[in-house]
Amino acid sequence: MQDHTVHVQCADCPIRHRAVCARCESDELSQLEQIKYYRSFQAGQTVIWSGDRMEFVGSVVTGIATLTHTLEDGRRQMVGLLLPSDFVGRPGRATAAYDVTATTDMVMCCFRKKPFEDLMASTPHIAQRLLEMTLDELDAAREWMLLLGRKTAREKIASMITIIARREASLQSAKPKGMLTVDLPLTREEMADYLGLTLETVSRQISALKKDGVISLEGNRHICIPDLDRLLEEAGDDSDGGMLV
Amino acid sequence: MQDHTVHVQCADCPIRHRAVCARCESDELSQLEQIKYYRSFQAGQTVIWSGDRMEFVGSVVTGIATLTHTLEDGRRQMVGLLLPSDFVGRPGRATAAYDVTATTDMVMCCFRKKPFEDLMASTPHIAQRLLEMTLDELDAAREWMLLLGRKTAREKIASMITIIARREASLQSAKPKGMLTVDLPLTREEMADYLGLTLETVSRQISALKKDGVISLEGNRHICIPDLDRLLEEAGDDSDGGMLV
DNA sequence: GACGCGCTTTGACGCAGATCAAATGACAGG
DNA sequence: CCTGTCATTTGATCTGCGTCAAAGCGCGTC
Repeated sequence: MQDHTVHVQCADCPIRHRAVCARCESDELSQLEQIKYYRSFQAGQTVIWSGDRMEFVGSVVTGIATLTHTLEDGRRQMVGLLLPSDFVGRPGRATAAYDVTATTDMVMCCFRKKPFEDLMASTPHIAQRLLEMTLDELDAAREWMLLLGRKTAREKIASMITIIARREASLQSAKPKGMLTVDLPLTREEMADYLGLTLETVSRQISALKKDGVISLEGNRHICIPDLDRLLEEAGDDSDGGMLV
Repeated sequence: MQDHTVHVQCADCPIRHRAVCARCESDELSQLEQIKYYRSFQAGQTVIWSGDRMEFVGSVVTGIATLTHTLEDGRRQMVGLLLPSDFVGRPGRATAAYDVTATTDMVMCCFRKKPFEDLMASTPHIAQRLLEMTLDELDAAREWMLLLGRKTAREKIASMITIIARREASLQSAKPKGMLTVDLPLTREEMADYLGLTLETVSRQISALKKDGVISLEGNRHICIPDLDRLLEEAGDDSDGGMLV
């Protein structure tokens, strides 16, 4: 399979995003154009509840959404963080398997499911592109399993910061000037649900990393990284530095 | 996309398995036949080390294999359990991302990667079938994230038993007669790596479930389940009973 | 400026599960 | 039958993180 991970300007989407219609000069794109539409969500709004009928698939254009599992007794685990260009929904499944929630104001580019599936059946590139994206997500999920199962609270925090930094960087075409900074798009509680911790532990570990000079804070959500290698060390990953998404 | 999850007799593979060549009457199959070959592994043997070049993709025919991440300091997390019919490898990637190890004697049905990728590029059904299988794996990985992040040791053990029971059941065409039994194909240490626990905790929780009458043991590896609902309750899942793989 | 509200930090304490250590079984080989 | 090896169980103790509780802080509204 060829690499279609090119960032394309998908018609009038406000930003460049890695869309399912990567072969933008081909016929598929015009067909996708015909069945697509946009939806906006406010911060905190639920896009779909687990178990609901899924009438569409789509991708995030701007803003951030999360996928979460919730147990009856209220324990929550975030199982996915959707940044711009990420795909939502599953062709071939009728109902949603997780809650999807906008954590910031968000715009999605949607396709009604049935026509999308029809189009997918007739145009090979779309399935191939989706396969590629799904395999990336699977890798990310497996890396996250290592974090959840084996890392300490401090390592979890450090890992989260590097992963979000990497993903934010990959969305920006321009190289950042000056010190590396990261915007955490999540509350402490959401980070806790992401990392399998409590919000108190998240807060304590962030404070500890700050005290030890690994990071510094500007306000509550903005993090500065004076020494990336130091942070990577704290994350406890093995050598590669994490080439995965 | 149509559902190709039919179990097919893939040529001379010794068992029925859900293969990439689900449309067995079509032309693809004969092409797949031409590039396929078999490999056998002994229990404990490593199939691929993380970072190695991947020369093939394939699927498990008999036996069981595991995918694991290992940190420098020796902490290990299993990120996948491969039962017969499960696919191994990633089209479009040169090197393995995890260690793949046979935990029992195992036979794999392999395809050299390059010809497989070529075939995939020219025959849409294969990519569509792989997409379906990958989405199932992604769902399973996300369910596992909930387990790793939020479940107690006892719930983890109960969940593991139900998940392995379900997967073993799906491989058998015949309905089991009499009491539900499960073969655990893993040592206590492997279970611990799967569940993000230590082997001592695994042993203690299995003993506790036995003492409480939730399960009973025949030898070390064989588990009897007198009351499946009771076990499901202990697993702490929400209602659905887990339709996912 | 005072108030309320949501988010975050910090402190004190308890416990689930990790760690360290030893005993028990299950087998295969001599 | 003895012995070494490896998997498993069980016990004793320690500790990282969860739990409960109380401030602190930013921010919009009255």
